[in-house]
Amino acid sequence: MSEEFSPRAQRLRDAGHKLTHARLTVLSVLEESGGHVTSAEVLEQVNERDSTIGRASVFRTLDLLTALSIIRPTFIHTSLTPTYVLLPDGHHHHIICTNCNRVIEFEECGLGAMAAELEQRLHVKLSGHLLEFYGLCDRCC
Amino acid sequence: MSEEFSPRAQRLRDAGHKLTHARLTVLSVLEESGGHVTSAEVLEQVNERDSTIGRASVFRTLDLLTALSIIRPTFIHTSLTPTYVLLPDGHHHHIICTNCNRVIEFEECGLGAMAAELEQRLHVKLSGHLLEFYGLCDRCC
DNA sequence: TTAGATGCAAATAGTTTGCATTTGT
DNA sequence: ACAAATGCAAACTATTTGCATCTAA
Repeated sequence: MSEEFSPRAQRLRDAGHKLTHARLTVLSVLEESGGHVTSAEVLEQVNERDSTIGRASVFRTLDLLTALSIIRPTFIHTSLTPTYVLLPDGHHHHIICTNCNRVIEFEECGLGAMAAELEQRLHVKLSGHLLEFYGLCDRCC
Repeated sequence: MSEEFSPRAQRLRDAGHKLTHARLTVLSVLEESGGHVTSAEVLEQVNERDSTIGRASVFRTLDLLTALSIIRPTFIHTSLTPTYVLLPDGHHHHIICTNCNRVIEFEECGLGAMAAELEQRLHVKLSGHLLEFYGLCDRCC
């Protein structure tokens, strides 16, 4: 019988990768994190759930998920480490406060039409996007 | 008499920072690079122009320019290093080919209206944005 | 069964720091 | 004049790699 796997896990398998314990653990950490996580945070959470999972596998999984466009590394303010965001439907949008670094998520971006226009005009095939606005949040205005 | 400095250099000074040789060199490398450069590329170019400028100053300048929103670290495929883009008019848009990593720039994004709507609805004050599309370029389709 | 994935530890980047010295204003 | 910024080199931290072993399909 087919087991219960998250849709993202299915995508992993559909792409021809094995659903290993290490990968499923990293994925569930990301899914339960609800937002922007650094590799250090992922490492810590993974280690908390199963300390036998090695660092290298976590990084390999992050790279794999990135290659499959399941997550996307993003830079928020500090250098040295990207934060990873899940790309729920192949896209992601947020506002980053340039003063306090708070991240404000928002829904719909109306970029579908723009994507369609670009695909036609530039002969490309788009599969996802990231939209970041920078400015001051309500608390910092 | 006031010397000739680029508008971005002015912004640096206006923010209370000294216009040192190291900073001006990094800035002009970025301005002449016309796009996405990694720290390694900046280091190399800077070293080519003046090998007495130290690595540390280059990194310190990249951090400073980022803090002032003059450049923005962005992620293009590889881990370990962000690429820096100038934020010409407070915004930047491009398409990144997920296969060959080519970067395709495009103009107008029609986000002005969206920004206005978000400002009103979320009580924020936006000053810039970054829009990245991911997909296959014409050569890789 | 077996290609693919893993964990480990060592190697490799990439970036930052401390401090004496120099420089922009 | 003097706070701010620099260059150097050493210290750090984050990520990657090689390889023998293990495991999902």
